[in-house]
Amino acid sequence: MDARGQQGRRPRADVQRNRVALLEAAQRHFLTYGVGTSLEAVAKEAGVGPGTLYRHFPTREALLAAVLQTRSEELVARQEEIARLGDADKALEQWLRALEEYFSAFSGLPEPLMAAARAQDPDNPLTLPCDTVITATEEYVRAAQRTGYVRESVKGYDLFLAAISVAWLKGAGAAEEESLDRVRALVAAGYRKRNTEA
Amino acid sequence: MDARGQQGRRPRADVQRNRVALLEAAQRHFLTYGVGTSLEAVAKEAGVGPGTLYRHFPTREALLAAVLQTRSEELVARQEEIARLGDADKALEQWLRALEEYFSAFSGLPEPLMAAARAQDPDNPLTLPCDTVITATEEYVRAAQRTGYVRESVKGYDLFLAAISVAWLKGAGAAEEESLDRVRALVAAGYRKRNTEA
DNA sequence: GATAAAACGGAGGCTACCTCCGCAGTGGTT
DNA sequence: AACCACTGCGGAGGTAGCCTCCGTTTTATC
Repeated sequence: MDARGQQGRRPRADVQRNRVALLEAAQRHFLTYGVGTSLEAVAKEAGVGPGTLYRHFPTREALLAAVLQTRSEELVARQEEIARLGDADKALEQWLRALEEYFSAFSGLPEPLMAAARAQDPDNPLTLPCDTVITATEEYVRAAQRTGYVRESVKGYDLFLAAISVAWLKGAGAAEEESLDRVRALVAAGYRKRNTEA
Repeated sequence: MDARGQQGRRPRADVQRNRVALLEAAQRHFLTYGVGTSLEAVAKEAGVGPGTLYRHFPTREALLAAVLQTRSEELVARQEEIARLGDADKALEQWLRALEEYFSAFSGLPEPLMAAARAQDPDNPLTLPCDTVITATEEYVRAAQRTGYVRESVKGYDLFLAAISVAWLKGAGAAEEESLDRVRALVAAGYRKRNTEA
C-alpha cells in the first residue's frame, strides 16, 4: 500500500538506522583522528560489527564520500552565495577559499582526493565530487579571464591543485595561519594579471 | 695499536655490514613502494631479522634520514653549482627546483618532512635536514630580494612550503609534468616582482 | 504467529608493527 | 689456537588493524 516505486519489499528499518549511526561515528572519528582512523573503532562506536560497516561502505573511500556528502552540499550553497558577488575576480578568490576549506574538512583528506582525481576510476566514489569541483573551478577561471583579471595561461585544474596543496599544508599542520596566508597570497599573485607590488 | 680515539674495543665488523645492507635494501624499497613500505620486508631483503633493523634505526624516520643522507650531499653539491651562476633570481629558481627534486626522492616523503619541520622535535632525525634546507632557502630569497627580483613580503619558509607542496603533488601522482610546470610557473609569478604577462 | 529473505556481527586469517631475551659471532687476550 | 667476555643477532610473540565468511538474528509480509 505504500508509495515506493515498483516492486520488492520495503527496506528494513535497521539498515537506515545503522547507516546513520555509522555516518555519525565516522564523521566524529574523521574529525578527531583524520581519514586514516581505524574503521573497526568506527564500527564499535556506531554499535555495529565490522561486517556491517563493510557491507554498507565496502571501502574507506566509500565511507569518506558518504560523510563528505554534507560538505559538498555546503559547497553548492556557497556557490550560489558567490554568484551574487558579480565580480569575477572576487568570485574566483572566494571559490578557491571555499575549496580549500572543503579539502581541509578532515586531516589527510587531500591524499585520497588526489588519488581519485588522477585515477579517473569510475568505481572510486570520490571521483565524482572531485570532477565536479574541478569543472566548477574551470568555469570560475574562465569567467575571471573574460573580465581580464586572470592570465590566459592559467587553467582551472592548476588552481584546483593549488587549493588542494594548501589544504594539504594545513592538514600536515606544518604551517601556522600566518604562513598559509602568505602562500595564498603567493598563489593569488601568481594567477592574477595585475601586479600588486609589495 | 690502531688509531681509534680513546678506549673500548674496535667496533664489530657485522655491524657495519648489516648497516650497509639495510640502507641499500631500504633505498630500494623506498624507491619502489614509497616511504610507507613494510620495514619487515626491508629487513628480510637485507638478510637480517626485524630486531636488527630496529636496533640500527629505532624509527622509520631514522632509517629515512639515513637513506636521505646521500641525497642531502647531492643537494650541497648543487648549491656550489648554483653559486657559480651569479644571478640571484636564476639561483633561487634553480634552488627551488633542486629542493623539489630532493623532496620527491621517494613517494610520500613530504609527509614526514613536514611533520619534522613543524614539530621541531630534536629527537626526530628529519628535523636537522629540514631546518638546513629552510635556512638555505631563506638565504637565497634574501639575495634575490637584495637584487630586486623578489617581493619583500616573501619569506624563505613560504617558498619551502611551495616546493614541498609541488613535491607532494608529484608524489601523489595526480598531475602530469605539464600541469606541474604550470603550477611552478604560478609560484614563480607569485614571488617575483616583475610581471611576465601571459 | 509463521515464513522467507535480508541484514547482522563476530570469529578468524592475514599483514605489519615493535620488543624482548636466549644464543651466536666477534674482538681481544694469553 | 684456544679461550673469554661481550656485543649484536634474530626470531618468537603480543598487539592492532584490515577484511571476509557464514551461522544466527531481525525484519517485513502474509
